[in-house]
Amino acid sequence: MLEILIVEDDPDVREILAFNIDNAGYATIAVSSAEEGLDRLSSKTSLILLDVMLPGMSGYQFAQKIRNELRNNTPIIFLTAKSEEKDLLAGFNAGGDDYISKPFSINVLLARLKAVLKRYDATAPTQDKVYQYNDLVVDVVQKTVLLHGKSIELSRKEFDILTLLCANPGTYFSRTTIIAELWKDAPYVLDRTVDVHIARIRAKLGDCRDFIKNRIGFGYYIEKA
Amino acid sequence: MLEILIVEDDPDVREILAFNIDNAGYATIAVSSAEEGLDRLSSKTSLILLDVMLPGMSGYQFAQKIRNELRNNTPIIFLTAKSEEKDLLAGFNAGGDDYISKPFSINVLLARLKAVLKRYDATAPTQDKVYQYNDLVVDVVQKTVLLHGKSIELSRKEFDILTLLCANPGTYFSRTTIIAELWKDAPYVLDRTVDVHIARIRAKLGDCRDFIKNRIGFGYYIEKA
DNA sequence: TCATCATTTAACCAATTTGTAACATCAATA
DNA sequence: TATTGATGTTACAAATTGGTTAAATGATGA
Repeated sequence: MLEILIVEDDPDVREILAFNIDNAGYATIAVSSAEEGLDRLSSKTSLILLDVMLPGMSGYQFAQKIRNELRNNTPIIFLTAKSEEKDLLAGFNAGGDDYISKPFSINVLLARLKAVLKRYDATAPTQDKVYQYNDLVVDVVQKTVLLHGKSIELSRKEFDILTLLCANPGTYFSRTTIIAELWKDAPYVLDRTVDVHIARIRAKLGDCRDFIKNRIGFGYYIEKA
Repeated sequence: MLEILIVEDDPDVREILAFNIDNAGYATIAVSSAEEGLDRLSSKTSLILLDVMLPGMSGYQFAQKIRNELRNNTPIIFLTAKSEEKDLLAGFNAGGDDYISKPFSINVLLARLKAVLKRYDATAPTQDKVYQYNDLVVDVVQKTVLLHGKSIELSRKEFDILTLLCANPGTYFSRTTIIAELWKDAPYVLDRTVDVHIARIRAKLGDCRDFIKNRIGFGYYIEKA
């Protein structure tokens, strides 16, 4: 059964959504904040219904986070109260996303939901979000790294680098490429900075340090499954 | 050569962009309005640099139009003056798009441009570039060479030379040409350096050493399929 | 503010790759 | 076949790359 994650702070709206979507034959997880949404996001999530106006982390920030950091491609339907945002959002349908302005009828929402799921299913090859190597498990969605069943703590940059490599197994990443992808605001740091981060990740990976490989002259990479 | 379409109404900014991007080795088409941009958009356009604040049709509307109506997937880098819009835009990177806030340094822009083009190229319908000769397989994308099913390790230069020859079977490559193509940063090495690399590649190719042929006075080449 | 952690730079070493030179071989042809 | 220039091979030197550690810088939160 397809699982829909609902992120909406208004309890009334949230309940109506959950009830109706549930009724339509989907599994639902309804949360009230983006932070909670990140927690409940999993590889089973088929679609996210996302309110753009949320306390704390906004819906946009949430979307940014899962697209950029988690490299998660789960389609999103934005719920927006402002009709002016229509233009803005509509420009980005490419990724399979959609928007819908409040107030909306449940039937319209369900129709839209069905359409997005269909489109997504047809196009996107579901990419794995969990990577394994020996007794190492990298869960890009949950943002956890388990070594021999025990969680290990990576810093932000460390996690970003590991995620980038994991999301593209078998692809070589030169230091320059890694910097261009991950240091968007400051792409002028020295190449060697990457090495140091890699070294620290490897140290934390312990006996699984070979998870991150390097081919001299080509770059860092992770073996294809 | 990759063609970049620049849509920016400020003539100063437009000229600076065009000049620098041109200098960086791209072909540029610079226009001052979205309408004009639509006119100049072609199948040759590799990337669009798009100001979001435009007179007439806004950058967003432009993006919407080419995504939805024209079903055009050319990656877009949005130029935005408002840093608040950063979050908003960043949520939609899925399609290969990116954003950059003014003011920005040209170097940052160029780095980002390069990254987007690369990412886009990587996601594009990967027609595997694989060359075969007897029991030898050269995979230009994965950067691997299989001899009798077993992987052999080529160094970077070795692989680059082999790829150059593979990509143009039947064409003779003089030492000078090979150096001009592959030693972009240091095109002053001796001709004979190429010979040594060829010798080393051949040694690794074992009984398939004849894959790389030489016609005396013409250069190295690989037989046409 | 200080203390702490993350990030970046710098410096050193080892391993590998790359470039050069010298010598050996081959192919064309006088 | 002898000569000559182009190509193939080998050994060594130079340059580059990658791994590591320590110190400097920057960010964050009590």
